[in-house]
Amino acid sequence: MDIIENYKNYLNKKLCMPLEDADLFLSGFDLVNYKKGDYLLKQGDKNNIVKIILSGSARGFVIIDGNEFTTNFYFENDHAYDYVNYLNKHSSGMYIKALENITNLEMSFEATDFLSQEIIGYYKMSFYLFKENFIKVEKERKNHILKSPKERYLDLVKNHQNIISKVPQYQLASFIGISPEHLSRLRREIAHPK
Amino acid sequence: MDIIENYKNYLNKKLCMPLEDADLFLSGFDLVNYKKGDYLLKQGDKNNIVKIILSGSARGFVIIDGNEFTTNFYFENDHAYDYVNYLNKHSSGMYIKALENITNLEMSFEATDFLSQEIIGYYKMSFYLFKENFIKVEKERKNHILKSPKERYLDLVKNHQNIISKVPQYQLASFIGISPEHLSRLRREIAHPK
DNA sequence: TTGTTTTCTTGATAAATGTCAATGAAAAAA
DNA sequence: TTTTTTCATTGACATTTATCAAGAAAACAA
Repeated sequence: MDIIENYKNYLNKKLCMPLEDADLFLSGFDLVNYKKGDYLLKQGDKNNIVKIILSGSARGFVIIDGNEFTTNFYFENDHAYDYVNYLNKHSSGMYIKALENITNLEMSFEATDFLSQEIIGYYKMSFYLFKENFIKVEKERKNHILKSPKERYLDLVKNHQNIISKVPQYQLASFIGISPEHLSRLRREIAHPK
Repeated sequence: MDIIENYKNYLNKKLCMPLEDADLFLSGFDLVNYKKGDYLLKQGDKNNIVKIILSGSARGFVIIDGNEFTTNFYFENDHAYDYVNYLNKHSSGMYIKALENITNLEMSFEATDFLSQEIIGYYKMSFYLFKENFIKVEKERKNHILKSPKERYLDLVKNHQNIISKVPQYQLASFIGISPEHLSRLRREIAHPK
C-alpha cells in the first residue's frame, strides 16, 4: 500500500483531518530519503523544515562537553525536528540522526505558514498533533519524577518495544538517564532476580 | 487594575487572540475562589473543567503507596487541571491543592467545546496556549536527562524564583526527584562550597 | 504569649549509581 | 571470509543519593 496514502489515513482517522484538507496539506510536502547514519538535523541548523517520518526511525541527542545525551526517539508518523525551537523560531539545539533508512515528508516553515491560512482545519490539526506529542512528553517527564531507572526501563520494554529492539543499549541508557554499565546490571538483575 | 482585563491582555498580547474573540472566550468563564489548602482537583475527579489561575498558586501531586510525589506547580495564567487526562477525557489522575488563596477562571468542557465551534480562532488559540505548556514541559523533561539534581535545583533558583519562594523544601525536593534530606545537603553545599 | 505541629537540618549507615579498565561478543567493513 | 570497529558485560572502587532517627528551627494555632 502507498506510504503516503497510509499517512493520509492517519491524518484523517487519528487527527480528524477532513480528506480534502489532508490532500491540500500533503500537496505541500516533498518526499525525502535518508540513509542509516545520515543527519536529519544538526545543532545550529536552521530548523525551519517540518520533517515527518513515514518509514524508518531516528534518534535525537545533544552534545555536552563532547558527550552525547540521547533525548528523543522518532518513529513512524512522528515529527522529527527540534520541536521546541521550531515553535520559537530558533535554530536547532539538537542533532537528529537516522537509526535506519528513512523516508520523510518535508516542508519548509514558509509553506506550512501558507497552509495555515489556506486550510480551515489547520490549527485544529496542529492542535491534535500537538496533543499526541504533549501527552507523550508529559508522561515521560512524570516518569522521571515518579519512577526509578529500573522501572523506566521496564516501561520501555513493556510499552515501546520499537525503541528496545532498534536502539543500542548505551543510547537507551542515556535516554533513561543512567550509565550504560548500570543499565547492563539492571538487565542482569531483571533476568536473574535475587 | 482589573484581574480579568489583565488576563484578556495576556490572551491578546501573548497568545495573539483578537480582542473580540477574547471577549467571547472569557464570557464563558466563571470566577471561582479557593482558600489556601483547598483542593482544586482530586484523583478520580471528573476533570472536565478548565481552570485558569488569575492569582495565587497551586501544587500538583500524585499519591503512590501513601507517599505524595509533587509533579507540577501552577502560577498566574497557568492551566491548573490534569491536562493530559483532560485531553483524553479521562478522570483526574492527580491532586491539585492551593498553595495560597486563588482566584480562578473556570469553565466546563461542554462550554469550551461549544466555544470551539463559535470562535474561529479557538484552535489557533488553543495551539498557542499549548505551545507555552509544551515548551515548559519538554524543557523539564530534558533537564531530567541532562542535568544532575543539584543543577536542577540551581535552575529553579535562577529561573523560577516563584517556586522557590512559595513552596516548602520537601515538595521542591519531590519535584526535583530527590529526598528532602538530600536537597537540604545540596543547599548547604551550595551555600558553603568546599 | 505558649504550646503544637510542621518543616528543616544533621549524623550514621545502607543502597543505588557512576567511573575506569579490561574482556568478550556482536556488528560492520574490507 | 577475515579484519576491524563498535557495543555489552564484568569487576573494583568512588561518588551520589536514600533511609532512618533525632533534634533544631520555623510556622501555626490556641
